This record gives sequence, C-alpha cells and structure tokens, in this order.
Amino acid sequence: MAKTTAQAKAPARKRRADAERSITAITDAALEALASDPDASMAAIARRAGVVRATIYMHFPTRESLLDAVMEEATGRVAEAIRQAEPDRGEPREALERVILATWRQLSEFHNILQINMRRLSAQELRRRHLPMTTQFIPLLERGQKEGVFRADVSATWLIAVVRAIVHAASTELQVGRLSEAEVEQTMLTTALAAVSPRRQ
Amino acid sequence: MAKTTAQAKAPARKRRADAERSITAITDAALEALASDPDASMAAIARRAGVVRATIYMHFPTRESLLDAVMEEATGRVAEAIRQAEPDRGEPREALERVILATWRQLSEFHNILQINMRRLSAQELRRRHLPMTTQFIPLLERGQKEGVFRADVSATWLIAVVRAIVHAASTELQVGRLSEAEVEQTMLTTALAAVSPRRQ
DNA sequence: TTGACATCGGACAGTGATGTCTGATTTATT
DNA sequence: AATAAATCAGACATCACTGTCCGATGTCAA
Repeated sequence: MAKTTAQAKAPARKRRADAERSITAITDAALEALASDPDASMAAIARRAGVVRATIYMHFPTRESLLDAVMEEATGRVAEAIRQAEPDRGEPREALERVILATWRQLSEFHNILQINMRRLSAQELRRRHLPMTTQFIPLLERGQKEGVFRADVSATWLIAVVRAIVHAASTELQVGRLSEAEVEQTMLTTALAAVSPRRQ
Repeated sequence: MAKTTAQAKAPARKRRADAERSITAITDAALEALASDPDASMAAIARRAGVVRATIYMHFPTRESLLDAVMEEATGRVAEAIRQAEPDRGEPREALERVILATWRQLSEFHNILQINMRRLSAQELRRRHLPMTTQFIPLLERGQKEGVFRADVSATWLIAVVRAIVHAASTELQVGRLSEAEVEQTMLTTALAAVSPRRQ
C-alpha cells in the first residue's frame, strides 16, 4: 500500500509490452536463481533473465523490492496449486493427501525462498504474507478436527507446520538419496497422516 | 585427516596457554554469532570473542576452516547431550522422549548452523559429519521397531528425519509466536511420538 | 512515421568483506 | 631474565556486490 513497486496491480500508466515481458522474465529468473542459491546476485538474475542488470533497476528500485515480488509470486503459485487440489472437497484425510501431493514439489522447490524471507522479514510480517497459503489449509484441518479424523488436542496451525516440515524432510531425504523416487510420496503421505491423526486413547 | 587446522586433536607442537584460550573464545563466539546470523562476518566474530580479526587467522587460515571447527563443536555438543540422555536405556518411547527433550533446545539453537552447512557442504559430506548424532538414534529407533512400538513399514533413518523435522518445526513455531513456551515441549513430543507410532491396522 | 518508452553496454562510486602483512607490544614458558 | 610465542593495531590489496548514470540503439503504440 505504501510503496509503488513494479508489481503493483494498478500501474500509474500502462506499461509497454516489452516492459511487461521483461518484468515477468526477471521475476521468473529471480525465482529460479534464488531457489537454487539464496544469495544469487542481481547480476546472476539478470543473466538468467537474458537482460542487462540495469534493466532490473528499471522495474525494481532495489534488491529488497525484487525479493518482495519474488515472494508474492511464490506464495501465489503455491496458493493456486492448493486451490486446484480442492481442499474443501470430500473426506478430510483424502483431501489432505490430495493437497499435499499437489503442492509438495513446489513447497520443496521454494524451500530456499522461505529461508530468505525468514531472515529478512519479521515473524509477523512473514506470517502475514503466508496467509494466502495457510488460510486454505486451516478450514481443511479444522474440518478434520471436528469430524474426529485429525487430532484436536493441538492447534490447526501446528498441524500445518508439521505437515510442511514432513514434506520438507521428504524433499531433503530424496535429495540426499536416503529415499527413492518410488517410495518418497507414499512414505511422506503415510507419515503426515499419522502425525495428524488422533491419539489412541 | 588431510588438513592440519587448529582444532586438530594432536597439534604439531604444544600451543601456549593464551593461544588455547583464544581458540576456544573464537570458537564459542563464532558458534553464538553464526547461530543468530548465518552470515556473521569475521570482524563480528572477532569483536564478540574480544580479539582482533587477525588473531582468528592465526588459528584458522580461512573462513571455511572456522566454519568446519564450529560445525564439529556443534555436532559434538549435541552428540554429548544425546549420550547423556541414555538412548539405549528403558522403554523405547520413553527413551525417545528423553532424547528429544534433552537435545531439542540445542538442536533449535543450532538451526542456523545446520542451514549454513546445508549450503556449503554436499549432501554426502553433511551426512558424514552428522554421523556422531545420527548413529546414536538408529539403535533406539530400530529397537523400538523390533518391539513393535515404532512403525516398521518405513526406515529408521526416515523416522530420524521426521523427528528432527518436527523438532525444528517446533523451534520455528516458537520463534514466530504460534506456540508458547508452555505448550511447545508437550506438543512437540506428542506429535513426534504419533509420527513414529505403528499404523492402526 | 514519429515520438515516447525501454533496453543495451559500459562506466562509476561506494560499501563491506576476506585474507595478508608489518612492526610494536604483551604474555607464557623455561 | 631471556627467549619464543602470541596478540595488537592498523594498513593494504583484492574482490564482489549494489545502485546510479550515461549516450546510443532498438522497439512499441498511436
């Protein structure tokens, strides 16, 4: 609301077509570059975007503002993937499996992006910007809690954190070779479900 | 074995007492500084250690070598904490609770150290250097699997990864304020146990 | 076609970091 | 007390990065 950066939805004047192209090229390149190296330089991002470094500064006055745009893009993509998995449809456990499967690759791809933002943003700010994702999970978790298929002795937000942690762990173990492509999804799902299931009395 | 760095157990010649003091001061300061800021500079570490920057280079020829020493120190501390929790004594679930509780504060304190090393080391190298910690968990997990109190349809190493992920998640949620000091340990423990428990048939 | 917009290519200053070096001074060891 | 070791204080070269600026060239839109 305060700043008027390039990714603002309502630009003061309409941008030219090539400017639009540059902006998306830069955003995409930044997303890729930062996902593989959280300290990727502006030069590296520009190179990847097929653009000269100064061009980035045409649209993003500072590195910070580019990181903001990247974060918005990343959370937007994940949020969209969640949406398409229809978290509010059907039996909660099945819905959760669906949502996890649909998003787990992106979540692991954006692992580094999360790290970046955990460093540069305050806890509240991070929380606020994650709302597009978390708000979609909460109804599902709470629904499952009410129906008694998810444990209700801990908060829904904690269950979200646990699921996310397990997904990240699966991603890491796959990378390190301790889990195979063949078994990783099944292992991840069954563990996540176990973690959110009610305690045996 | 290859390099002869300051933290080598058998120095070529005996160091003077003040040199020993400097080395531990530097290592400790680096541990603290890097735990709170993964990009802490040599200057910041020196300042914290009450030492001039050049003194660090007396004992650690390069930043990398200091990071190596810090990592060894961190894994050593955690390994020692695990050892003192006696993972091989008593009922597996109780032993696991004991071990998690005894180490979780350190694990969360060293969260950033882990991040640093995940970036600078290869997956294999990281795995190798974590052995002092992981090897202590494996017998406990496998014992529990044999006794039927831990799930056996996934590997013990995966269970370790899950427990670690949950501990880290708890640390993060505490930092972000979504879990209180009062509830975090209980929540973490009950979730970890649920994740490693056998499936209901 | 024309004028405004956008990019290019490169140069520039400023900053902060790593690693090296030196000479003076303090400290431990024998 | 003498000697060797270690630290200090500060300077130095080097590097990589950020952000700014410029003139020249290319490209869109009316």
